[in-house]
Formats: sequence, structure tokens, C-alpha cells
Amino acid sequence: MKNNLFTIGRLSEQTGCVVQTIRYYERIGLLPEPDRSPRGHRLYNEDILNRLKFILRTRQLGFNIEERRTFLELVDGGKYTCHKIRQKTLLHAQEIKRKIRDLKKMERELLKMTDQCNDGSGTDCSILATLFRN
Amino acid sequence: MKNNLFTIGRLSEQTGCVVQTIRYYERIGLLPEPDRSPRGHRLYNEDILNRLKFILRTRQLGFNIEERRTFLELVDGGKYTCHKIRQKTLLHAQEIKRKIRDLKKMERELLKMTDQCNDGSGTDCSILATLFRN
DNA sequence: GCTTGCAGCTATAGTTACTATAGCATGTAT
DNA sequence: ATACATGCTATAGTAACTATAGCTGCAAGC
Repeated sequence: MKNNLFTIGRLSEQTGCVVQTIRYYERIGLLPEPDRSPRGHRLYNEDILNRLKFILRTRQLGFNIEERRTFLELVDGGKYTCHKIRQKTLLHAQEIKRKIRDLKKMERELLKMTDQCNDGSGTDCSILATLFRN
Repeated sequence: MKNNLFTIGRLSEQTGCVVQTIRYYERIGLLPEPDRSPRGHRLYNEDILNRLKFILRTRQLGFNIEERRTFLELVDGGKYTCHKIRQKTLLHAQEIKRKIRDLKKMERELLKMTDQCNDGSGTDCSILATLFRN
């Protein structure tokens, strides 16, 4: 049951990643150029499937393309250390923490504005007043 | 002290918005085309200064260009109601809440991975193991 | 035998919200 | 005279895809 090849449509189904994105990842070098059928269709194997799944998990965790690329290079080269990867991951977690803080601030300010709003049908809106304050 | 005109550099200083962005906002219609000096330099007044400040505040609150445009149209047309603006703002706050939830989930997962990591110099990294799990 | 539909292909453009660059004109300071 | 600062326009670049146009080739239905 190993060693069977499948098309890009099957890879897309297996991973939930749309076809264009798969080809995009190949173009930018995250995925290798796969074998082709006589008709020129891409043929994938389990290795590439797993590699794509790896990429998609790092994507879901908010790593950008270059960060994903670095992870892959570390893995490919086998020259990573646990420490290096942990540092990278912690750094990323900190950035996410900062984003959360910023968004919470936004949320607080938005809710503060709506709190002061009478929600009426008139045109004396305290939200706009706040946005227009000097 | 009113009615004095100033250049784009001054507007930039007053608002903290870089010059290119001001011109960009003009191009996409958020800011009006201002008067020009004999040399063709843009000349701004207090009204445009306040309009730009308004735009920048909505930007800081995470409203995208089209949302900012809608706010401006409501204000320009005078045909807004307090209720409408409140709804718009609350909806936006909800989207931000959702983003915060997603980011918190990311953060938790990242920290969980690093927790299980021995942080050593070896190449048996539990973070990678987690990312590669099937 | 013909058409329709589907899956794949390449190359290219569009998206968001700016940011940066190239190449120009003009005014002021040295 | 020359450098520097500020302004101008038009255009390209950014991130990470997503969508489109126009093509090939296979299989099924009429």
C-alpha cells in the first residue's frame, strides 16, 4: 500500500490545501518538483504528502513563509538542535502574545465607545464624536 | 490663526502619517484633492487635517480601508444614525474577539510544544515530532 | 462522431494597504 | 556653483496566496 502515486487533486483532498496553493509552494521551493505522468500531470507520494502536512501545520500556527522555510531547511539538513527550534518557537509565541495585547486594546476601546453610545436613530453619535476628538 | 495652509510635509508631521500614505489616501478617495500652490505642491487646511486624523484613528482601531470609507461616507452624507454606527462598531469588535481567540489558541499550542521540549543540543526534538505527527 | 464536463497544465494578474524607488523640478543654504 | 531638502508623478515591490485565461486530454452520454 506504499509507493502509490496520486495526482494534485488527491493531494488537495488529503490535506485540505487548495490546488493553486500546492503549485505555489512548489514554485517558491517549499515543496519539491514532483515526478510527472506522461501527460505532464504532477504525481505525488507519501513523503510529499507528509511534507505538505508539516507546512500546513506551521501555517496554522501562524509561521510565515520564511519561518516555514527555515523549519524545513533545519529538518532537511538534519543540522538543527532542539534548543534552536525551541528558541524559534518561543520567539514566535512572544510575537503572538504581542498581537493579542494589541487586539485586546482595540477591543477595549471599541467597546468603550459603544458603551457611551445611546444607540438611537439620531445623528448625535458619541462614537463619531470620539473618533473626531482633537 | 485659522485658514492657514500647509504642505504635505507639515501634514505628515502633524499626524505622524507618512507622505506616501497621504498621497495614497488621496488617490483612493479617502482624502479630497487639495488646492495646489503655483508650483503644484499640495496645500492642506484644518479640515483635511481633521479628516486625516479621523482616518488614522479608525485605522488604529483596525478598520480596513473600505470600513474607513464607509464611516467617512456616513459622516459626509450626514445620513448616518447612531444605531447604524454602533452596529458597525460592535460587529468589528466581534471580529477582533475572534482573532484574539485564534491567536490564543496558537499561543497555547506553541507553548505546549515548547513545554515538552528538552531544549537540548540533540536532534530529537519533540516540537518537530509534534509538527510531523500524522 | 460529437459534445460536454472534468482534471490537469502554464502564465499572468489581482488582492490589501501601504512602502519604496526612479527621475524630475524648484527653493534655500553654503 | 553646488549640495540639500522638499515636493511632484508614475511605477514597482511587499506577503501569501487566489483567480483568471486559455490550453490539452480523457471519459461519458447522445
